[in-house]
Amino acid sequence: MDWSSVQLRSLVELRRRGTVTAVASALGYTPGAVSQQLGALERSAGVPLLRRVGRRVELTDAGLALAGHAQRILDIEAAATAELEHSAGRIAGELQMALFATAVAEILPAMLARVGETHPDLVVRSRELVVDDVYDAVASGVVDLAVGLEYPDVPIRRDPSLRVVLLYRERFSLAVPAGSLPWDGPVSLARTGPPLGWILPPEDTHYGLAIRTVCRRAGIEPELRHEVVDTAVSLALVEAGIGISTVTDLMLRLRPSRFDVLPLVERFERHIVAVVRASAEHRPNVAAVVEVLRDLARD
Amino acid sequence: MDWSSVQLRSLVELRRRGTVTAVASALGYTPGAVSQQLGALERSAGVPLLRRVGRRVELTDAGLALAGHAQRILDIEAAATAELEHSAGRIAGELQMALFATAVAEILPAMLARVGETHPDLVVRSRELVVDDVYDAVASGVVDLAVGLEYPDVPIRRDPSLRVVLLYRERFSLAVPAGSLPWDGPVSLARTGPPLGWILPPEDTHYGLAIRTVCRRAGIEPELRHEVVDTAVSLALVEAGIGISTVTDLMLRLRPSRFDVLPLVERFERHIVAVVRASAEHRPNVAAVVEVLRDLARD
DNA sequence: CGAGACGATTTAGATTCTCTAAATGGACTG
DNA sequence: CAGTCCATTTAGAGAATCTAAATCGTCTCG
Repeated sequence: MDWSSVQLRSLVELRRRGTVTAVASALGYTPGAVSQQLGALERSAGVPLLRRVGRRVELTDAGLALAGHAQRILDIEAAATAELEHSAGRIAGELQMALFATAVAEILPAMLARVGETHPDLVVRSRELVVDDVYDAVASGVVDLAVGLEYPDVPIRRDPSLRVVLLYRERFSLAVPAGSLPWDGPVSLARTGPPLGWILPPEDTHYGLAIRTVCRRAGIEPELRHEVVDTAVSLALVEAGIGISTVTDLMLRLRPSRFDVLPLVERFERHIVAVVRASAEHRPNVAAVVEVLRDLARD
Repeated sequence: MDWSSVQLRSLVELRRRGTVTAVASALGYTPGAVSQQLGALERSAGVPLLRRVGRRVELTDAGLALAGHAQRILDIEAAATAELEHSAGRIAGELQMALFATAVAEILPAMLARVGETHPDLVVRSRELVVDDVYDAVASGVVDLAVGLEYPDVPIRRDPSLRVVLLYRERFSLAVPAGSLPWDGPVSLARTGPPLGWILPPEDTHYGLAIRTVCRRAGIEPELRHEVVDTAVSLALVEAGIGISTVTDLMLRLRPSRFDVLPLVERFERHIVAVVRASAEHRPNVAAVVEVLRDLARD
C-alpha cells in the first residue's frame, strides 16, 4: 500500500464535504483529478472506500476508518512542520498564501517588500482566489495563510478551526454616477430606489448577500440591473452611468474612478482579515507574516 | 510543505543505516534517486536535514526530529493497512513479496497456484532479490513478506522487528565430481583437502560465511578455487569436474546434475523461512500467504 | 604520498505519474 | 422529459522521478 499526500487530503476532505467536486475545488484540482486519485487510493487499499449513492458518492466504513488514519497523518505533518520551523531558529523556508484579487494588487507588493527586508530567507508563494474560496483553502491546508474579507454586519459561520485576525476596517460608501444625486451629504440606502439601478455581485457570494441584506434592513429591495463579479468592472459601470454600487477605499485605490462617492447613513462595513488555521497560528513563519500584515495595516 | 512516502522512508532508513547508498539498496533505488529525494525533502522543509561528515552524511537535529515524525506516520500507515485488511472481511488486495532466486523458481509457482485457489482476490507481486537482501527489504517495508534462508549452525543477528517462520529444513550434502572420491558413505569435511578445490560463494554472503565457518570447525580451511555467486553455476562447475561444493535438495531440484552427492558427517543445515515484520504478522493477507507457504512445506 | 575504493551529488535523458479538458453516463429536478 | 448535477473515463500535455554515468571530495592502505 502506497499513498500520496494528495490522496490522503482528498479522502479527508471528502469526509468533510461529501462530493468529489467540492473536494476538487477546495484542493484546487479538477474533479477528474480527484476522482482518479481516490480511485488509485482505493485500488491500493484493495477495499472499496467509496460507494455511489445517487449522483454523489459516500465513504464506506473502510473509507471512514482510513480517513481517520489519514487525518492523524496530516496532523503529524502539521506538527512536524511547526517543529521544523521552530528548530530553524529563524524565519526561513516557504509559506503558501492565498489572497482575493484586490488584495493581490494592493497588499501583496508591500507585504512582499516588507517580508523581504525583515525575513530574507522566507519565500512567500501566493495564489489569487475568489474571496469566498480563501477560507476553504486555509482550512484544507492548501495554503497556510490567506487574506480574506468579513462582513461583520452580515456574519456567516466559518469553520471553527480557522482563526481570523483583523487587518483593516473599511466603511462602504455609495458610488453613484457623477451628478446623479442632488445632494452630497450622507445618503440612506432607503432613498436609492428607481430610477437608480444596482450593479451587484451574485447573491451566492458573501458580498452580494451582504449588500442585499443591508438594503433589506433599510427597507428596500435593491433592484438588480447588472450582475457583475469583478470589482473593477463594477466601478467602470458606475462611472459609465449605468447604475449604482457600493465601494470602499481599497476598491477605489485599485481603480481610481470618476463618480460621486457618498457616505452611507446605514452601518455597512467590511473587514480585511488574515485567515489561518488555529493549529498553525503559532508557527513562526505564519506568525511572522501575519505580523507583517498587521504592521502594514497600522501605517 | 509537501512530501512523499518515498521521502519519509528514505529519511527513516537513513537514520537506521547511516549512508545514502545503504538506504538506496534497502529501498531498491539508486543512490542518486535517494539523494534527490532527500534534497527535495530538505528544500521543502526549509531547514538542513543532512550534514556532510567526511564522505558520508549525517542527520541534523532537525533531521532526527523529522525522522521521528516520519516514523510515526509510517506506523500509522501500517496500522491503517492492517485495519483495511481486517475490515475487508476476506483476503483481498495486494501483497508485495521478495524471494531469493531458487525460491522464485521452485516455490513461487506452487505458492501462486495455491493462493489463486484459496484466495482468488489476493494479488501477490514478487521480486527476486539476492538472498541476503530480503531481510532488509522486509524490515524497510519495501515488501510485506519474503522467503529467505537461515543457517542455524552459523546464526547471525537479524533486525529485532523481524519474525521468521520455518518452512523447510534442509541438510547440506557434499557435491563432488562423479567418481572423484573412492567411497560413497558419509564424508567428513576434514577429509576434503587437496587435490579437491572448493567452489564457494563470497565470504561476505551468509552462505559463503556459513560454509567456511563449518569447515573451520571441522579443522580445515576450504581452499577457494572459484568464487561463484549463482547456485546453478556452482553446480555446473562441480559437474564439469572443476571442484567441490555443498548442495541441498532444493538446489538439485533447480538444476538436476550429474555428480556424486555424499552425506556430510558434520551437521550443516539451512532453513528456508518466511520473513515478516512483527508488526505485520497478524495482517490477514500476510498471515494467509504465510499459511499457504507452511501448507506447501508440509506436503 | 599516491592510487584506488568509497560515498554523495549532479546531470541528462527516459519513463512514469498525474494533471486538465472534454466527453460520457447515471440520477435528480421541475 | 429536458436540463442540471455529479462522478467517471479518456486522451494528451506537462511535471515528477527514476537510472546511468560523470564528478568530486574523503578515506585507506601499500
